[in-house]
Amino acid sequence: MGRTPCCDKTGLKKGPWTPEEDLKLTNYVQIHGPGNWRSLPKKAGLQRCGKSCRLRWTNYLRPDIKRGRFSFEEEETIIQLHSVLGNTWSAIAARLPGRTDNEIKNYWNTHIRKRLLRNGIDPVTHAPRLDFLDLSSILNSTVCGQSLVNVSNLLGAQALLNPQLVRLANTLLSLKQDNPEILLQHLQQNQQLCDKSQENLAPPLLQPNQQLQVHPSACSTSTTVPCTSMLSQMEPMQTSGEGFFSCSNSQETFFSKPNYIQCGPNPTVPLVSENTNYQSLDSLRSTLISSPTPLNS
DNA sequence: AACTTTTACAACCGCATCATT
DNA sequence: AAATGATGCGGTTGTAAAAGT
Repeated sequence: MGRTPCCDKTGLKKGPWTPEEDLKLTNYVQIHGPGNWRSLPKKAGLQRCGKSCRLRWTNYLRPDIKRGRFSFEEEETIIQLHSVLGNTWSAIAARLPGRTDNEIKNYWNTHIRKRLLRNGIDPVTHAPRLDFLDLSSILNSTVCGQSLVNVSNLLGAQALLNPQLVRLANTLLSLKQDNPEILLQHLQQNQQLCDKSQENLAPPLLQPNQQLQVHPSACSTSTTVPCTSMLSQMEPMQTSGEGFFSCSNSQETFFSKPNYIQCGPNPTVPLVSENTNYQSLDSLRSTLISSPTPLNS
């Protein structure tokens, strides 16, 4: 049987739109509205596929489109929404007024994705990459086999939960590459941090896909954000407001995700409780998808 | 200045889903 | 219920501009 093509492509123009074509499309849509894209090109006097017209209108010509660079807040929002919604760009775009799914998708692929990878974050899972954190062999070889610190402890389970340790790991990696002597000094200085982390040892690591439950009362003075948000602060850019997944004192549902980091007064102690109500990630995801209310409305 | 490589983004393509007949 | 058409979505490609050599 097969589907009929969306339009007869013979004689139709492809490629970049000219200002004249934009004008024709804009004029037509402003007068008649954007309905029936298949018949629109003929009526508007365009040698284009209806699909191409729709895309041009929704991604470029629509009057409510915000142009220009993404703000830091928008970028953080995209990262946080992506950690929940994945590559559902339209759902993400629905929460960023003036931005299109195509624009967000492009920005993700060209900017955000690369930045996350640079910071050792897997852009798909939003979790720290194991190859980034497993620096044990690298560092041990760098300090000529000396066992100044137990690097395995430093980069083990706590590293996933302790922002200080992740930051330290990042610094050490840079020093290892640029100045091994200072690295040695740095390792000695941070011995205390490693020891302290041992004392504040976190509960057993969450297994992949395991639910993490966050106690509301514990959130009164802190914020739960994806680790990607925290890591992005390593970049020489200004940080801004609180994360999207802020906790509050109310009895709202709370949720988190494996490998998320607790940023609070005592970041080495995760806020995990066993008897708290929580919302599964899937449930949250479906809620977000079904209610496209802009975040900043 | 010329050439090559990288980056950014607009546009295209095929598939999925929804609506209509 | 099935067939067909219209639209939406995400992945991918093409290409102009910028950066590097």
